[in-house]
Amino acid sequence: MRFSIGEFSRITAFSVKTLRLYHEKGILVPAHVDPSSGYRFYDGENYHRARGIRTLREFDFSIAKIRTLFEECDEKSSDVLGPLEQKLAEVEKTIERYKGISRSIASIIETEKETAMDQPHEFEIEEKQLDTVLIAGHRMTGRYEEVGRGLGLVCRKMGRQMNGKPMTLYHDGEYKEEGADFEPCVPIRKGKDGEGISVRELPGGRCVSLIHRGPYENLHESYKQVFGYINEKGYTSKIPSREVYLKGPGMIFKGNPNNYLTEIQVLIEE
Amino acid sequence: MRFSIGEFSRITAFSVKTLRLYHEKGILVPAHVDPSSGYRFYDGENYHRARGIRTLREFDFSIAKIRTLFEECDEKSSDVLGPLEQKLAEVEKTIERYKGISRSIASIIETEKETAMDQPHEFEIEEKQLDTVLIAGHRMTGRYEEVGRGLGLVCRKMGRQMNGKPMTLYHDGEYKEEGADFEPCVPIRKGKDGEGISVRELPGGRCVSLIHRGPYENLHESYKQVFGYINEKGYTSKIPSREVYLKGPGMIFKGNPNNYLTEIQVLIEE
DNA sequence: CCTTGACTCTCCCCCAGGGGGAGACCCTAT
DNA sequence: ATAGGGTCTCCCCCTGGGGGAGAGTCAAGG
Repeated sequence: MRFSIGEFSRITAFSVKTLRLYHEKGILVPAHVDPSSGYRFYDGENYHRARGIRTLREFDFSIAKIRTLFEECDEKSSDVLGPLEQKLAEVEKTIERYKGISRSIASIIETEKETAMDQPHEFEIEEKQLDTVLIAGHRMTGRYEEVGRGLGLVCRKMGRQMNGKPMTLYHDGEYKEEGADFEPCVPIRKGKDGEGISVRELPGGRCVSLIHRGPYENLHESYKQVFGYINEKGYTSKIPSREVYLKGPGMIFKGNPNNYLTEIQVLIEE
Repeated sequence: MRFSIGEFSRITAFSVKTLRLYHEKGILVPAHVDPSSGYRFYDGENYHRARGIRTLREFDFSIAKIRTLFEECDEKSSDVLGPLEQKLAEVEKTIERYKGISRSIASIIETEKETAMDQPHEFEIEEKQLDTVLIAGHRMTGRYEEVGRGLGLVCRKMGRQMNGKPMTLYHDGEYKEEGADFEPCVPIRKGKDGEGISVRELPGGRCVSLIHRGPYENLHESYKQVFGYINEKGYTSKIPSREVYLKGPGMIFKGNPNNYLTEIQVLIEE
């Protein structure tokens, strides 16, 4: 019943480094230390202590906590239940935290996959019918670069009520460097006005649509195509026009702007 | 759109220390660093990056991983799904691990509570009827100190089949320093022989019982009382006698030996 | 113009829970 | 006596920051 540190390491499955650390920290003191050589020697009692420490470490107790636990326990009547119950509560909280993380990651993966699915390489102008949808919007005046901020605002406010891709309504009939009148918004299941958010039904109708691939700076090229088509067909466009962000910078990563997908929708008189 | 590090800290809820660390690690490089003063200045793009980093940190991504993620993502077509799915799997594994820990702690608390419940301060000799129980035992010959080891062996082998307090059967009719014949065992629900373990029914019957409080070295005092009582009553004792460990050193902590509770049971002829 | 107070800079040390390795002893077998 | 394996202490490294010292910077007020 007298083991060198190497043997004891094989017995307990603690590394020699770890055993020395535990000695230094005072939670696993060798039964005997040779005064001249400094060699550590462990005995059966050390073995039991080591098993206890392994269990407690698996329970995520810190070394310091383990020491106080053993100190309390060696001396007076042991109240080991208290710390154990406390640790149990901690562990439950940790589980809940990780469950939340799991849900968040899963939802991001899901939305990310959705956008990654349908990516044809060529897009053409098409006419289609849009349904009326309930939206929450935040109307603002300024420069187009502000769109992202407004969109973030709306999305954060609506949270899990979101029910479709975010988009922007452009209430101007023209392009404006500054003082543009636009409205970042998002389809929702339900919601209320408040804090700059307007909730209402956005009427549908017949529209001309074109999906634009690439950075937002080049959107005007696609707009040109859309309005060219409308004029050619003799249609009359309605205001507001819409940009639907099928695939944009995403929540975490900017992604490659060349892969951004934005659908331009312009409703026409019927 | 130009923030000093203090302002940016308030905006992003990262400490100044953390922001400097993220700069050094290359995951959040200020838009501008004054060359003469070394002051850091952040812009709107930095803000979005910071939000992404916060999300990823909440997902438990390491800083190094975050950097590679952003690097991959800034350059080529982003494969952010892969790492996210991998992280999701990690998180699920972590949840399972913590659930296991939770179960272990809960079971320890439960058994610990059971033993802590019924602790009268005075114990007296009593006669009672023992039922026949199925046990798994490991018969061995040697010194009494070996009991603990044998008990550990049996308990580990039977695991969740255990169905009562561990005990030892003493097959000798006398006290022996060495070469004692005893059998650490534990009641079980079911099980099979093997690896030195013998599974069988332990017959019950009328017995004389006394609960001993204190360290095992003093057990002989209680034995004296039990056999004195048996002789006084004119009973005839049967072999093996039993020691049931109601409260012993426990799985993790030794506890206070003065609180150990051991029930001595000696069956008598009827 | 100077001072003052608030900011910010770099640099160093600290934590947990070890890992890796250098250089020096120690122990036993041949 | 020597070789090889074990062991010792001491120091630096990792992650994700926190705390603080000492020096430099900035803007506002007197």
